[in-house]
Amino acid sequence: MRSKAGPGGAPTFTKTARRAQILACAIEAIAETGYGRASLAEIARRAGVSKGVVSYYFTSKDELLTQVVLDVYGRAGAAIAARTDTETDPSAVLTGYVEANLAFLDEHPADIRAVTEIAMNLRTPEGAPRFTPSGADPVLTHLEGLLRAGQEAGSFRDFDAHALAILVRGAIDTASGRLVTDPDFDLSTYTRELVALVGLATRRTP
Amino acid sequence: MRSKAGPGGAPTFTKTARRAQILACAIEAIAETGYGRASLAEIARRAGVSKGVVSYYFTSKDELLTQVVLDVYGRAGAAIAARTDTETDPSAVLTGYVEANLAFLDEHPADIRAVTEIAMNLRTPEGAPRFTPSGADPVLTHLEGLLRAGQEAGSFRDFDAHALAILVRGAIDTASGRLVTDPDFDLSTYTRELVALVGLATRRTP
Amino acid sequence: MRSKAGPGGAPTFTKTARRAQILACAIEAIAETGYGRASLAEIARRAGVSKGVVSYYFTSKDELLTQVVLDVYGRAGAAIAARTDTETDPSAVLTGYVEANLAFLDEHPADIRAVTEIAMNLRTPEGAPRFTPSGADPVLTHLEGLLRAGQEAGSFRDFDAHALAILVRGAIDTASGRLVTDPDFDLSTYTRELVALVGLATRRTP
Amino acid sequence: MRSKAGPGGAPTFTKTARRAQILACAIEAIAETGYGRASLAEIARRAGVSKGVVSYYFTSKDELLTQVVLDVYGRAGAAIAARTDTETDPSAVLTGYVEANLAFLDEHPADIRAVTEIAMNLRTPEGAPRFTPSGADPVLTHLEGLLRAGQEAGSFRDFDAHALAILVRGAIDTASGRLVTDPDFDLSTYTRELVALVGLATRRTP
DNA sequence: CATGAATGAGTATTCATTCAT
DNA sequence: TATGAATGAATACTCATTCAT
Repeated sequence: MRSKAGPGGAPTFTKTARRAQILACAIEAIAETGYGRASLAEIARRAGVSKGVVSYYFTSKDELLTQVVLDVYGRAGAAIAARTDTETDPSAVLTGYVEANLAFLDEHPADIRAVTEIAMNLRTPEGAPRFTPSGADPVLTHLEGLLRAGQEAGSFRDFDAHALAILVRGAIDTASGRLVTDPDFDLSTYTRELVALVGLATRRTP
Repeated sequence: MRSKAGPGGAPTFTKTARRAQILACAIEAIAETGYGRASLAEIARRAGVSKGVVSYYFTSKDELLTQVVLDVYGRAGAAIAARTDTETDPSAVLTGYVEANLAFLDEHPADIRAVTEIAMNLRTPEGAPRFTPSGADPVLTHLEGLLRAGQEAGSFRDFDAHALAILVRGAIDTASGRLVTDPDFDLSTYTRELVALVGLATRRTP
Repeated sequence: MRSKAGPGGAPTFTKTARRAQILACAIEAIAETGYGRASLAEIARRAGVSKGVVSYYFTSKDELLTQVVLDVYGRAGAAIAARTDTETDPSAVLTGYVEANLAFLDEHPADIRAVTEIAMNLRTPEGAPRFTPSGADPVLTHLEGLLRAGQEAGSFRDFDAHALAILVRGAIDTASGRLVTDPDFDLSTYTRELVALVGLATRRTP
Repeated sequence: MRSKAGPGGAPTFTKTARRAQILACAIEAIAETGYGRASLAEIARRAGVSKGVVSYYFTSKDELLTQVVLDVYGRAGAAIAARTDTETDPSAVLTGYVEANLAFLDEHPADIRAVTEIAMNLRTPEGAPRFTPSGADPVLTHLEGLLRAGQEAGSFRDFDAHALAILVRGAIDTASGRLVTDPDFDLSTYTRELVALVGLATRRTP
């Protein structure tokens, strides 16, 4: 018997499905009730299983929440890559990046909400934030790279890539909150304005 | 009839000072340890008083956190108004608004962090968010008003004021997180880029 | 949907036994230490379990205490019914009622004490008493019905049934307190006197 | 300075008045909100003074509640004595006793309610009840004495005086609860029935 | 694999009491 | 005398985690 270590060995289909189901319910719980109220009991209830099952598939709540973040990041990254990989022109890549990001928010608002809450609240046992949007933040670094690539290709004007990357990420991230709470928020208009603005910001002035 | 608990009647100097001290410690605790770990015990510990004192000055944790938000909003609004009230030209008002906002972030990053966390986490007993950045969000409405005023004065081009207001707010709000966690973040550069971008976004194309 | 906390679904034997055990310990604690000192910690201590167990089987202290009242009322009512259902003559029914009541007090003094304390102290969150011996008090209404039935059958004289019911209940209820605290109190003598008095009070004067 | 010992020396008029006022407010608070909610803060609030004042005039809450009981007992005893001292015939004394008791309940329901709650809840630091209606209960002993006096004078029949005293006290005490909570309760009818019953219970059968 | 009973640390809150002013 | 600020213990309740079945 090897029950001590939880689901080890090669991941079976059932195992993977259970994990995915629990991750989905955790996202739903956090998005709907907030970080503080998303207890393991609440997550288990939404999954229709007992608390023990959650503990069985994830060694701790910390690990569960970490997996939520990695899961969402992975799916978001894939969706964005699928959109930008087909483009070569720096401007088109950038437009694709913004559009793919906002489209992902539109299609997965709960995922974004959950990740945001986890990033703000999850801490190490010592109290330090586990997910810090630091200088090494891969999401930001990626966008910054796109901007620099455009500059190096001579397509973009001279601006501070780090600052503009932060600015654009902020404009993207804020949209997720709006989508959930602001009934007057129109994502297509917002996307159009942001794309236009990014165009103005990067375009070489004639 | 006197108030049941806590300091009633005319606020004395001591009373006001204690409340301010506790508010400051609550902000510090939330900014440093996150919403979930900012217990009344932690706040009291930072203030160097017993838990009872916090309960004595604030009838509940809910009230304490609400006061934190009102306090920070009040101070931020005053700082921004002091900067924008001296300007008349729409472009100058807008630039002043952005600069005053970012300056406030620079000078009070913990306040912003605390307010953001409270807004995301504080709930009514029924589970609904207490501070929702809804369509009626006064902060956003104010900025939207500045943009519309510039359009009506003929100084700004034709854009979606609601969308641009959200975009600029997002660009401002994201800076607070960066300030705390990103060592490479240079606020003056960021301010310059954001001001430039807002200029490009609102300027009538020649 | 499963219940959020505590044992849901079909009550198993273990589950029922634990609940019964905790109810018994709650009764014991209230009867011995009084309502004010009967904390969940004290009840758990007497049950030999941790505080969490009590919260696991009863969603709140309010529910636990309510169950205590319903439990005791149920058992007392059953005991009394078992004694009175075999009688048909109004006088014999009434005598049986009094005797069964006092016998229950004799056998379960702690239950009565606990119920009395809960009835006097348990309040709704708004401050109103949860168990009020109002005009609609089923215990009293039952006795009043027995008295009226005897009058309508022509066995009893003309008296105020409501007033006499209250009087007899008062005489019964006071005995429980005496049983616990008065070493000179002899229940069999008391029963004899009360039965005699009820006889005198209801008998048609010749 | 002798502030350590509270109000010592000869009781001035002011002191006596303050104590009486606080006692009255304590009674009011307990009667209206119940024992558990009658905090010193609540009592002080009703008296329009600060908590410190209550602590100044009564060394502890325990002492305050004890004084409430003694105060009410004293006033009730005086009212009953005033009524029974004018009678000499045992039957008339007994009738006067019952009537004076019920009249006091009618005129001072809050006092009775408060005393009842205190008697049930107030404990010594060791957990033992402070006011126990024991065999030596002076109130009961007094009534028992009246009954025995009637028997020794040959006016009353042969009954168990202790048991009947308990029974009558129970019938009296239950009326206070009814007065407060039962809108259908008619005290004059109840008094008539109880007096009649006591007559039947003590009368020598012809 | 799955359950759910049990634990124990942690939460906000209330309150009698003390004490400097 | 009187105030009210401060304390610290006690309360009910929540929840991540463990474990026998």
